[in-house]
Amino acid sequence: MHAAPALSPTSDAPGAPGSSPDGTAAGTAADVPERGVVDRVVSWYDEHARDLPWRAPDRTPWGVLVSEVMLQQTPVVRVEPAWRAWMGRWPTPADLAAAPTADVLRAWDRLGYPRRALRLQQCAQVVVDRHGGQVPDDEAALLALPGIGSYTAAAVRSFAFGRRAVVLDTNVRRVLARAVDGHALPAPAQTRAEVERAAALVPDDDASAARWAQASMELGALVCTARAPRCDECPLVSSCAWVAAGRPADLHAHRRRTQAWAGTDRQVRGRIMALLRESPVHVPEPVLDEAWSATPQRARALAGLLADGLVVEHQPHPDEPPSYALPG
DNA sequence: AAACCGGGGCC
DNA sequence: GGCCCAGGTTT
Repeated sequence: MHAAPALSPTSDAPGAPGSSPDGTAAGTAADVPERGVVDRVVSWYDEHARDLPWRAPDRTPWGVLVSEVMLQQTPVVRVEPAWRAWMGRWPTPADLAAAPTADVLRAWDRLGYPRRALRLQQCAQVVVDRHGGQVPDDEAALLALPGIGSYTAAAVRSFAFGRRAVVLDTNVRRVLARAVDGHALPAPAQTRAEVERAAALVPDDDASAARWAQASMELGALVCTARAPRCDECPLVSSCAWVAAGRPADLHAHRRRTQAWAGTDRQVRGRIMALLRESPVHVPEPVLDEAWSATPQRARALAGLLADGLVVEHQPHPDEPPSYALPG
């Protein structure tokens, strides 16, 4: 079908694992094809890593976990100030676990997908109750936490504990799709084969694996971007299969469908949540009705929020309309 | 496998 | 106005 990929895991002979950090820091060109993909990307990262607070030396595993949950579908630029405020207010799992849920949802503000905030607090409670207040470092225990899936579990293991993990997010998927497969973008759904291919590229030792995880994600975020990749700044350009093929268009373009937004239940939920976040007191139903004019959709959205535990209902008197508020 | 779940910024 | 963003959970 296709020619041998320009890059392959076997071209990445780990060489001397503990060799890099001392001497020459890749003086000029990071793009030396003779070096493995991993080495080139890690060297690039050493010079171009962003200075993000959840990467600071004084970071905690809990801080890393909080950042990863916030970063699920929310861009870094919007997460950074929210993370600083959040960690200043609730530095430990015990702090968050003890907070009123309404405060947590207000602090989440407009990061989106507020169920994440709810699950993050539940996660804090589980960490306190079942792990002595310490974030666990093994895969199964992390995956068992609310709101933590395969990506976030791997990211926490790698970024917080420096352990080997297959960290495969949208950035890494795109980097590998281009550099190895020669595709403009990865397939819409992650496949098992894709995970195994990514796993084969991860260095064997913990420290190198953790650096590769950080570096490959950063390359995807800063250089190998979805929209306008900066191939002239890429340490892999000389061996990139996608560049070699002339940067062909996306194979799956016809299958991608962007989520509708205007007029959806999600927009109505967002308006209701915004209204309740801003109200210090319970909101009577007639006031809540201002969030959306179409009654059936408004009712459906509210029912969903109640079912999710993001909103609670109060009805002091049976002959009066109920009122609504954030929980706790 | 597909649907559902926010919100903002950039092209 | 379309597209993208350090995904997870549910059906």
